[in-house]
Amino acid sequence: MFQVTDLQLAVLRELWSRGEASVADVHEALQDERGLATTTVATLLSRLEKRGLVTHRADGRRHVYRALVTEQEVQTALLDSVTDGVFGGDVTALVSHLLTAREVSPGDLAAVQELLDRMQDTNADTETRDD
Amino acid sequence: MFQVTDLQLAVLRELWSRGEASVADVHEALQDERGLATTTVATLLSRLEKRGLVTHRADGRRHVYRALVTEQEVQTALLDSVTDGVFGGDVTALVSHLLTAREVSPGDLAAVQELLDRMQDTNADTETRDD
DNA sequence: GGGCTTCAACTACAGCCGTAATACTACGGG
DNA sequence: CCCGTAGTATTACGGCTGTAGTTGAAGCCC
Repeated sequence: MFQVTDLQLAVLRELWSRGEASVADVHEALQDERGLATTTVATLLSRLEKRGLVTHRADGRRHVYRALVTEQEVQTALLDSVTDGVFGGDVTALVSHLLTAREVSPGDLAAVQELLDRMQDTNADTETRDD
Repeated sequence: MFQVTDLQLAVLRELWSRGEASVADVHEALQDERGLATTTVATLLSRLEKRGLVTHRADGRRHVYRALVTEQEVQTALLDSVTDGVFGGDVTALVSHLLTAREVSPGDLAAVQELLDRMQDTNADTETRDD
């Protein structure tokens, strides 16, 4: 449902970062990396709208688009699909793969550690006073 | 390149777990969850072969397929695409999302913690005697 | 008001995917 | 030697995607 392709994602990112954007806005933003025609961008937005992922309001003759799905929702959808699809739902395996296959800076490690500390605290809390 | 769909993944998983498998094998394995025709499975395997993801040897008249990509490679490809595509390459953000959005058992947390410990040890090593 | 400009809507087309029917072929049994 | 059977190869088709041209309409400049 929230499964989106690379290109669709690029468009959505633009909407997320701007809040609202006209076809021309998105076109210009993607110009460098993609070099698409304006009509192509318009087509993409239309299709995303048909799928219910974005919507638009009219500003004079211009269409100003806005995402209907949040970045979090798409993150969750894609991440879940990878977790379940190729890691058999094993979160640990995924993290392990992630931390070993990519070069992870010590800073990253520290950040994850800190995150983990916070979660363990929360967990301990709920377990101590389990009401 | 290693971007694969859900269904293709199901087929690959079968090959990974069996090492080798005939069309009939894969067909039967997927029968329950998918209920595909045998020819459909054959088509899928042919297409995967055209893409270079699998290959086959002839066993009499039977084709016995074997994956040419490892599970790790596909894991890496999909995970990277999610990491870069929707988390801006931020590993920490991804892990954070993963650990908060999904229900993670204390066991999982512990496992990740342990993994992290090992990595930090390794890191400390290389940093201490940096030759 | 008529032409130029700017938008969006419609149309197009190739490629891949899911799905499968049909066609072809080799092999084993009688 | 012929037939059924088991298996592959070929063909089909609708849907989605990437990509964009063409058409149509609204507005602006003289």
